[in-house]
Amino acid sequence: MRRDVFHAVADPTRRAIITLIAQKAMTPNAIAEHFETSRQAVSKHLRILSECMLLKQKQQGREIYYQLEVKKMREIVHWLDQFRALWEKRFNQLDTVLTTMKNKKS
Amino acid sequence: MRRDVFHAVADPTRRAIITLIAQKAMTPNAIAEHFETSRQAVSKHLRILSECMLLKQKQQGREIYYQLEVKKMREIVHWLDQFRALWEKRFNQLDTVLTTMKNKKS
DNA sequence: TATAAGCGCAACTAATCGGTTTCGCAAGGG
DNA sequence: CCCTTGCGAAACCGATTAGTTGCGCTTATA
Repeated sequence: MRRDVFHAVADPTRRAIITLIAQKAMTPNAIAEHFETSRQAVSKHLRILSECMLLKQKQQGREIYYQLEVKKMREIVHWLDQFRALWEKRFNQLDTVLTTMKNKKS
Repeated sequence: MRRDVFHAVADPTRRAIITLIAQKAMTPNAIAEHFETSRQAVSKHLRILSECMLLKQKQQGREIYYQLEVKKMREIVHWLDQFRALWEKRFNQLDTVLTTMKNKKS
C-alpha cells in the first residue's frame, strides 16, 4: 500500500476534496454534498488523505471536521523544484538569443 | 482510463523515469538499466507518460530516444498555486492579498 | 426514552494497475 | 543472408483501486 502525497493527489475527486477543505474545515457530509458520490465514498477518500498525513481533524459532538494540512502539499513543490531550472533555462536561452541579436544589430 | 499529469506522477518508478529523462533523451533500454524492472515494464511506463503528453520522442535508426516534455510539469505547479497563499500565511491577510495580486500580474 | 443523524468500518464488486512472458517487426552487423 | 538487437503490442497475473451496501456505535433531538 503506497501512501504518499502523490498518491493522494492522483485521484480527481480527491483533488477536489483537497481544494474544498483547504480553506475551511468541513464534515464528511458537507463535503459529499459537493459531489455526485456517497458519503461513504468521501469517507474512504478522507481515510486515504489521512494516511497520507494530509488531514487535520477535530471532533465536535458527533460531527468530525476535516481540514487540509496545507504544509504537506509543499512536498510536491519540492519535488518539482528540480524541473524549475529546466523550464527557466528556456527563458535564459531566449534571453541569450535576444541579447546576441541585439548585439549583432548594434 | 484516466490520463493526466497527476496520474503520471503518482507512481514512484514513473517519477524516477521522469527525473531521469528530464535532463537528456534516453532509449528504453538505457532507462531500464537504472532500475530493477524489465525493459518491457519501462516501456509500459513510457506509454503512459506519452499518453499523459509528457514525452518528446525521436527515432534514430532502430533506437527511440525519449525525453521529458518539461513544460507539461507546470500543470502541477499551476494547480498547487491555489495553496501557496495558504502556507505563506505568516503574512497578514492584506499582505497575502497584495502578493496574490502581484503574482497574477506578472 | 425512542428516534434520527453523523460517522467509521467491513465485506463485496468491477475496473485498473504494475509487472512478466511471449510474440512479431524493423534495423544493424557478421 | 542469417543472427542479433531494440522496440511495441498483446495476453495474462496478482494486487490495488474507487465505489457500493450494510452494519453498529455514538450523539443530538423530539
